[in-house]
Amino acid sequence: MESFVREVADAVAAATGVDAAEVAPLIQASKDASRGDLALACFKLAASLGRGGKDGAQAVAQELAAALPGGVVRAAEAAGPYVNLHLDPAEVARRVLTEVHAAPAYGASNVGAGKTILIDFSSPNIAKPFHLGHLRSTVIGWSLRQIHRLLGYEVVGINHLGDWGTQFGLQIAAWKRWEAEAKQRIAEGEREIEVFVDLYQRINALAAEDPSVKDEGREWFRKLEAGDPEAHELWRFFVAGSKVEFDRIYALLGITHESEAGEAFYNDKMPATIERLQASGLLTPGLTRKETAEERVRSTAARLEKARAELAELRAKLGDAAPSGKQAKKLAKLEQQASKLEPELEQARAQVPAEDDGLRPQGVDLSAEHLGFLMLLKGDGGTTYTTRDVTAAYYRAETYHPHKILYVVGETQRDHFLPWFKLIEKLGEPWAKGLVHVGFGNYANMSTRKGTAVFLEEVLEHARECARKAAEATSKKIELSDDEKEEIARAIGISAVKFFDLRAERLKDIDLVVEGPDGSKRVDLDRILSWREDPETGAAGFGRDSGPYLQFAHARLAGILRKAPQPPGAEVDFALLDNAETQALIRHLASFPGAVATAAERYEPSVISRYVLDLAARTHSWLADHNVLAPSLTPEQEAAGATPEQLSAARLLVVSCVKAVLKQALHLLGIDAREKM
RNA sequence: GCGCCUGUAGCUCAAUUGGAUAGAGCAGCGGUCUUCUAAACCGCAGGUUGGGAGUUCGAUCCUCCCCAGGCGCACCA
Repeated sequence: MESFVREVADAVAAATGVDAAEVAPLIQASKDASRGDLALACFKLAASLGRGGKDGAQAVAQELAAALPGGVVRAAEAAGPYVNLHLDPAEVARRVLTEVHAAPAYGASNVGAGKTILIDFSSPNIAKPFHLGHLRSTVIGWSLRQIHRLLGYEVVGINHLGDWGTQFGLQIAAWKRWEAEAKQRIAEGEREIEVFVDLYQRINALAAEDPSVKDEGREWFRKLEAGDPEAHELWRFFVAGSKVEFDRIYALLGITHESEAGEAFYNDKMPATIERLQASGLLTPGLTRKETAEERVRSTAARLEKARAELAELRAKLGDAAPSGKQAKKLAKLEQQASKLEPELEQARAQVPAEDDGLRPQGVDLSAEHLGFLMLLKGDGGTTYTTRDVTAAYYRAETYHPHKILYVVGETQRDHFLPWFKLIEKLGEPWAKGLVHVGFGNYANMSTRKGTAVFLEEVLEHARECARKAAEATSKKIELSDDEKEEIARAIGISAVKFFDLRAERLKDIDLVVEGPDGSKRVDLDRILSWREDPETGAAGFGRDSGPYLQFAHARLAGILRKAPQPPGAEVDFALLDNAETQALIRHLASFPGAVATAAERYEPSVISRYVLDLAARTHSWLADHNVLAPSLTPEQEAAGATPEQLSAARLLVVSCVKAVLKQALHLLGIDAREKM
């Protein structure tokens, strides 16, 4: 639509003298077809002309309605302070379809030419299972990668693997402790990562009871950092075993990274960061361990005190009277708060060390910015993961000179990123403004301990199973071999899972845990798939709001193109495409580049999700009453001397263009469009 | 206590970041396969946009105060 908007903006500029660039944002696609194709709101325009108020706007609208027709604008009418513009359908069809048909990659632009964008995404932890939270980062990050590539950016996807840290000390200790058993399990064919995770969970349980186990872990990590050969070899073993697992998953999902520089990659680059920080003069000493623990006791006590005081006040106010519904709720809440804080306070007290070791961490005081104290060096001089992220950022800035660095990490980490972004700014680095935390909502109520965590494998298997069922439940008119069916079930299942993660705005939390009638809780995997199944009738299928729905639209169009007597051509009679539904479909194609640009601006793949859902819905609807290969002419078309062959050729071009855009949009979401299903 | 995120139909989400009458899907009810894939289409019903004030021609969107849910708050990453 942009070229039409530009054309209208130029016409308005010519008529009023206001700059076209100022006019363009005031023009928008009409929500309702009865109000034309484009609408121009005249409030701001009138204000720019010194004719403020509603009256001025209405007058300007009147004048423009008279002045604008011409070119692609067939008619214009004033509707209060708006001007509604009707475009010439044949001309719209000609321009849009010709452009889509000719474009090697529709929606592409050169806004990113010469700019590099780094996207830190997926980034799972070594020796930990790949769960749904990692999938979100993976899928969102990948989509952002695809979107920016289309816009001409050089994109470097980085897998910032969690392959370093004190937890590896414990991991090694666990391995040493149960080495014989672990080796045997692996020899018997159990996946290495499963053994790692099991050992890690076991040693953590042990450490909770026996503090000396933690010391054992610390000692191993110290050795690892010191370059001890045995520790190093075991670490490499864990990393390699985990990578095998991750690579398998990435292959399944069709995802790759340009760089796999994990945390360990920055080990030898840390001293330079420390030097830089110390030279900056920003570092100040923080609280000792003892002071910190005492501070926590104080604040917990204060919170408890406050809850109790409120409780007492409310009770006194009530006296013997029964509380109202609202008051009862408040009472319950306060009681719950107090009962939660009591053990917290006790725990906090128990953790205050007897003696003050006097060791003070170093960090940057950002309390003026409401960002607290940003610790960069521990009391013992060790580094924190913030120091590591800062180091990585410097390395990336110096290596790639990026326009931006996107961190696709859960929203819960916001309080980690913002402070150190601020630090980079305070260090005077010009690239600080290119640091962006692309957060996303949590999978709520999921925990490994409670048994409600979900691993990717289960989800994908369930998705494939549903895809098989759905295929059986339909009346197929297409012949598929068993191999094809199996391969399609796998692909459709994956597309369903990916699309679920991209469908809603990033920041929304996802809660898959549902409560049964008996109060028990379980994870509802069907929610991910928009899957519904009627136990009585046996009817089953994916919802209209799902990956398979999109795939099906594409497959239907592919089927028509396969059966067409000849490939679609660009030379057709565009006047035959003037009915309202076809025009709406074509205009939707025209809005694709705008959707891509918005998605990039907002780092929001869901903009594309919504676009493609809308396109698929229009496609299915259009196919229901627009026969492509054997169409019937309207009386008007017949009277104008058109032939069914001409109409078929014109519609075939529509089919071809819609299919191309569907495919492109799905590609941006990391979904591979199928030709058959 | 401090900071951040979220709140729109019974449920899951939109609303072109301040524009006209707030739209979809699911669930519910009723229709449509002798024509290109029915994993589809068409229709009906469903709303005090959490509450209140403010800013202005106009607020789901911006500001302030409440309410509810979630997350974080010092040497784990």
